[in-house]
Amino acid sequence: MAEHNYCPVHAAIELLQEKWNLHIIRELLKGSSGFNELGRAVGGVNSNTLAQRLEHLEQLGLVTKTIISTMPPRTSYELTCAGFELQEVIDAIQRWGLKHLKQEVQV
Amino acid sequence: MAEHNYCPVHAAIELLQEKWNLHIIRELLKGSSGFNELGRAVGGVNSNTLAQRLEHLEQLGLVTKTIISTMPPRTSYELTCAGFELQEVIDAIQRWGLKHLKQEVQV
DNA sequence: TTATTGTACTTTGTAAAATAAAATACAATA
DNA sequence: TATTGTATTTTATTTTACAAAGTACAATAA
Repeated sequence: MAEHNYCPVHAAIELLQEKWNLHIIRELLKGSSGFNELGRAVGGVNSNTLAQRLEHLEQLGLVTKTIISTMPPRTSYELTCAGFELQEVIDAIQRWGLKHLKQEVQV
Repeated sequence: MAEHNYCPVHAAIELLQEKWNLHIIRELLKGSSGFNELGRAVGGVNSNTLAQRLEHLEQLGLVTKTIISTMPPRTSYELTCAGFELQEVIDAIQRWGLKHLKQEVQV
């Protein structure tokens, strides 16, 4: 079922389980950001990986990239409407995390 | 902030972004399952990976493993209360996916 | 004036993670 | 009696993520 027919829920999970995507989205929900700034906010992402994830999120229509100036380089990444609507997913994760991952059990 | 102080939301994201976890949880929300059965339901997971993820989910208290018989081997995996409460996260993902990933844009 | 810092990436080589395929040791079923 | 199914584990290979350094300049600090 999952592989044969196309399933939007399956596709959404595929997207959200891609490493760093949820962290990136969570940060961008707080406001637009430059590349390095975003990397620092997310914490621990590799430049290569971050660049690739942002490109993917952009082509899926969740993120918009705006080049403010070429030299010195300055870029802005921000969520699209579709991206912003992931706030509800993050909220659900937040509620669950606050309830079930308070201290002790380290992931 | 994310690395220095412990953050339950960050920890929850770490957990949910681990490859296959969301798929596994989504399947187990439909009911308990054996190892191979679960693997087939999830679709495409490797045995090694599935075993490792289940062990991780178990030690985090999201999944319970019950050995029904050693030989022939028969095991049952099911969600704990904490695990079942991820239904809300899956629901949020489902709503978002149905709205924003209808056809066309393949992940 | 000059040195330093910061920006957005890309390149290159390495380490970690996921994968496929096969093996195990038996019972139940055909 | 041969086949199928169970829950994993082993081994070797592929894919993914990583760290470190490099680029080409402007704005800022010394």
